[in-house]
Amino acid sequence: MNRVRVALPVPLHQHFDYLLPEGMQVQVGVRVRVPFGKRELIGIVWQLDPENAHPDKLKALLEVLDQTPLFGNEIKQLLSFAADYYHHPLGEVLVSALPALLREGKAVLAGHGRLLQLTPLGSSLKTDALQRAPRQLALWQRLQQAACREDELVGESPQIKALLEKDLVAWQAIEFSPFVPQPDRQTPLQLNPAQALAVSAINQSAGSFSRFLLEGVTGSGKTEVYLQCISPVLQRGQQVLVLVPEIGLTPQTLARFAKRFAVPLQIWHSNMTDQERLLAWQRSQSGDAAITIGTRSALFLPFLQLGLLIIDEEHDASLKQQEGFRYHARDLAVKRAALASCPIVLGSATPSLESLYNVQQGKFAHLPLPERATSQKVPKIELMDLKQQVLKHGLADGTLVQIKQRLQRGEQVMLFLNRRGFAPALICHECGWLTECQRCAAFTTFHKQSRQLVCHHCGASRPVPHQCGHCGSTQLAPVGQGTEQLEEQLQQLIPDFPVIRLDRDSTRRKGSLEALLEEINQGQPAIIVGTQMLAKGHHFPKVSLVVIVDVDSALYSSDFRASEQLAQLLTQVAGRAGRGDIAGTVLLQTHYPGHPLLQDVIQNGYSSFARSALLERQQTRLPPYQHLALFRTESFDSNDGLLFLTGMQQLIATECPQVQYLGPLKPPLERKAGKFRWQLQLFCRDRRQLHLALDLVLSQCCSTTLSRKIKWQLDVDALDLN
DNA sequence: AGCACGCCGACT
DNA sequence: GTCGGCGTGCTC
Repeated sequence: MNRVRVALPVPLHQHFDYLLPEGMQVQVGVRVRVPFGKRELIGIVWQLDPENAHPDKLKALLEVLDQTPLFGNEIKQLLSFAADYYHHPLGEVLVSALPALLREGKAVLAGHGRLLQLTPLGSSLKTDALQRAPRQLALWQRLQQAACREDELVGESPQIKALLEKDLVAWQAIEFSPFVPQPDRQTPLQLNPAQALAVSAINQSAGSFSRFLLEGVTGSGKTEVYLQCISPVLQRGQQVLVLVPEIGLTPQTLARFAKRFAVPLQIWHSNMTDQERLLAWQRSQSGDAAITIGTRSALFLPFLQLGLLIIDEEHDASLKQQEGFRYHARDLAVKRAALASCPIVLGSATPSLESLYNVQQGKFAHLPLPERATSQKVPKIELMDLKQQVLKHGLADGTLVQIKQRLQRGEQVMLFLNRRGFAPALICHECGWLTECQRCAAFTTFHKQSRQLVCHHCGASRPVPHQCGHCGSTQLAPVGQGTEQLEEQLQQLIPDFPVIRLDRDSTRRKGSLEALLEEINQGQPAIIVGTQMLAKGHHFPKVSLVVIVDVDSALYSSDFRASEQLAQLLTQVAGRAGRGDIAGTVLLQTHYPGHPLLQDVIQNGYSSFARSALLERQQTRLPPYQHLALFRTESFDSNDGLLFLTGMQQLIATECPQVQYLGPLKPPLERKAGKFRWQLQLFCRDRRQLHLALDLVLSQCCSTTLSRKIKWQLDVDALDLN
């Protein structure tokens, strides 16, 4: 063997081969330092003795950085598959999968962690020392009980540093090793028949690849099913990965799992430091971390022995990466489970149409949990017909009456409005001119508090002008309504109760989200106004009325997934309204109370809606009935993008008769941050045909000179057509 | 993506 | 006379 193929962190759709110098030993999966043009890079050995090695003279490897591979065949195959499927350069896929410190060449201390313990000086310290540093004192007291593993000290680095400097504590290296199974801390809850059926179905398939869709409304006891499926996996000494959509959900999920199981747990998300990520990566690899709860990129952790994969809230769009390597963690997770020969459970109260389709196709076993496990009342969804009503700040009289009623009964009320800021634009009262973003084809949102006009697409902001940019009039007035305005107006209409606003603006400062949630959970009657943020994961037991202020914009959206997302939102918030003994109500304000979608969800529930929505997707030939890939371009000269995509379109038209295309088209936002955008939509019933077409198009687009003037990207299984 | 080379405009 | 703008080419 004298040649090796190396995956390099460059955005190129190519392989790179190198000569292996005499006496140098490599295996697939080890890191190597290589010369690349005029620079040096760190790559991963991907293949030994490639058959079709590059014919020209090869350069030689400079250095081998690892004794043992960073990951085994399972991860290697997963990454190869992902690079092929998403038509993304392998080197960049690799970048998503490796902690930054490893990419930069930092040594992996094979299976080593660190233990923090008191030094002799630290042990003999008097209790009244450190009085002026309460957090250091607390850590010192903790270490007096027992030495602490590094992973148990997340977030305490300032205190650790201070104690290290005083020579009171010291690190000691310890070996990470596969966790030792422990009896569960709590006895499992009694299951209802549907839960019991689900648990036994999943547990029976242990050790082999099998797919389940666990469909259970909020309160149906989904988590207890997870826990009882996890328990036997841990008893066998295998690891469990739980993917959750948002960072915000990881700590609370972790707490629930830690109560039940006495084995090492860890979390994984994008807000961790490089050090923390390296540690988590090593704990996965060594088999130390029994349960990992993480966001989408946790999927690439190199577990020693994965025994079960759970995707919670599998319908959630944040499982799909929206830039660069645009993978869908749910779909890749299925591949990973196949490679690991273990069961995978997708859980949701409102499954995606894709997953329901997979159930229809027989690929997934359906495990419905129809009942509420607790005695809690089923919430009502009611319609508020807005037609011919006098609206007060976008709210019908009937809505206001209900809000006041609930407040007077000492309950909380929540209003959803998916538009932050005060108003979507300012209008000139004299000539009709609207405030626009300079760099985007969009209006700028008026933020009253900060007195700024902000573009929600590019982030640019500028002070509110005093005069109309067209006629010079000073008569500028807000048009439309955002959360900031709704908050202000509700406070005027209902001055006796506090209004709490929860959106990206009110939670920008670190800790402010926690503070607002804390205020809400005090349970005093209050009005909560917020965006989509409110719908995700947080539980508000005192909220008995949820008002969706503007349903209509989702009913008549150009986005083909808008109705699915609306139905999911309604069902999710209905599940969260009125926990405990208070009966919950969801109130939908609409001009179209007879709309079939609304009627279907309200009368027959989400499953019924999903059935008709799938039928509609079939008739309109949209996913999941057709596979979709989207080519997007951005360029300073609009013509460049158009020309580029026209070339692609012609290639498809002549070479790939089975692939249907639409475009080049202007996306809904045709100019963003000064760049003009175009898209080409590709559809095909047969996924293999579509992927052949993408291979062809891709080989073409790398060779055209236009491709460097413009920015282009390919989005396989795009979630939206924006 | 980086990093070179290369060819034209305003500066110490 | 050079410093530096970004067009174009290449990376095993």
